[in-house]
Amino acid sequence: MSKKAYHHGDLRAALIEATRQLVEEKGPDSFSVSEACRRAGVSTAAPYKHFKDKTEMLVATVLEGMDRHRDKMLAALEGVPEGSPDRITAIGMEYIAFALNEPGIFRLKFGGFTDRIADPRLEEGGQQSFAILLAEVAKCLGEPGITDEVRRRGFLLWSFVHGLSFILHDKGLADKGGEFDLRTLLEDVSERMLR
Amino acid sequence: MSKKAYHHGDLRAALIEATRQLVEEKGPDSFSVSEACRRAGVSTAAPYKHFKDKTEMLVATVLEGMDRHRDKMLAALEGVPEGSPDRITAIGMEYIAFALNEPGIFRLKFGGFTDRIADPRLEEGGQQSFAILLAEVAKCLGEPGITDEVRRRGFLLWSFVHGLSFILHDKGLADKGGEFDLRTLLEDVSERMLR
DNA sequence: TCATAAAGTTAGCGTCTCTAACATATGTTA
DNA sequence: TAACATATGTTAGAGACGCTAACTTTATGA
Repeated sequence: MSKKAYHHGDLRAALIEATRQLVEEKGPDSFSVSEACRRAGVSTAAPYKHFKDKTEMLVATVLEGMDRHRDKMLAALEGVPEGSPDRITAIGMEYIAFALNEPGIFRLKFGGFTDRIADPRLEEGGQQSFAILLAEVAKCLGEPGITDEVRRRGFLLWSFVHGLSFILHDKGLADKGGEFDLRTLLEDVSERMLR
Repeated sequence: MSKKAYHHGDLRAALIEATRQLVEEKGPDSFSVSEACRRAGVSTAAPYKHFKDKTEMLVATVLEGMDRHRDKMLAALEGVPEGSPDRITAIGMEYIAFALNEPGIFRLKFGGFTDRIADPRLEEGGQQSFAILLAEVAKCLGEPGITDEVRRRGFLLWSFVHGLSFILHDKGLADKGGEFDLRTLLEDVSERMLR
């Protein structure tokens, strides 16, 4: 790494990181490519050697976040006994933790920004996370595999945790949610849904 | 109304309607004030006599949508017997119907666009809708009023329906949800949550 | 009636996305 | 190693957008 190289080294990764930071700081809607360039120390035309357009830059950033998200959910399962409903709760807690810790990325992914993109990699990532949940639901229900009933229950659980994540973002509603203990809520719902 | 009046008549309402249409057509993120002006047939400076800035224009449009939303939820309750859990289902169905019929407005409200606005009218509108649900939950549970337990159950139900609405937006996931009958899902969840 | 306020207009600044044309580094191959 | 091709940067600029300032036209009411 020379002190002032013409070439950056790994501008693509640097831009993704700058994008991630800015999306958290300013919010997904007021993110600008120019500002990411300033932060990465390159001209405003540089990104277009790595990304087709602004949207593709955001998608790449979301994908990177989803990878981290999935890894964390898997890590949260370690040490929790197989077949225990606690594993469902652990996944839910991690899901919500990500939504609260990285609200910008979360909204970028699910808030409708990348709606009309239909990037297959985005959907694939979501399916992978959903599959982790379904596997646990199957074990808890004692089902042999991913049956219709497993998908149904998983879908219900996911809807709940997903909605809860969104609601907890909103300040005024976070107050409402703040009345309750998160883990207790999740355990309650898991128990009701898996019964 | 003269054929070519210098003054519009009710530009504010016309801009809100144009905004509503464009948000549905192009999505909340690619909405532009300029285009709304073109559609309303005025210059691009005209809106600033009625709205402080672009955000206030979007907030006004969201507020108008929330009013319609609340009216529809109340209308959905008519004819359904008091104290019946069907009333909970009816509210949920209407909530989801609005989310699916007006996805642009729904995402504008809940997707994080108006996040840092903290307009008290926005929060008030949300509270009013939530209160409708809570009243029904109280009756179903046979509770005397809005007790802690009522708020807790209502919060769970709302989280679920809210998350379901978001998930049903996503094409790839709508397929997943499409496996199931919506009303049956809602009845199932209501029953589990109110038990 | 006529001053004033309300509600339009045009002109223009600064910012943003993205493209075109050019410059510089890297790597492959004769 | 020389030379060419490719990858990755740059500057310049077009066109859209948000918003403001200054001006014009209509409506209001003392």
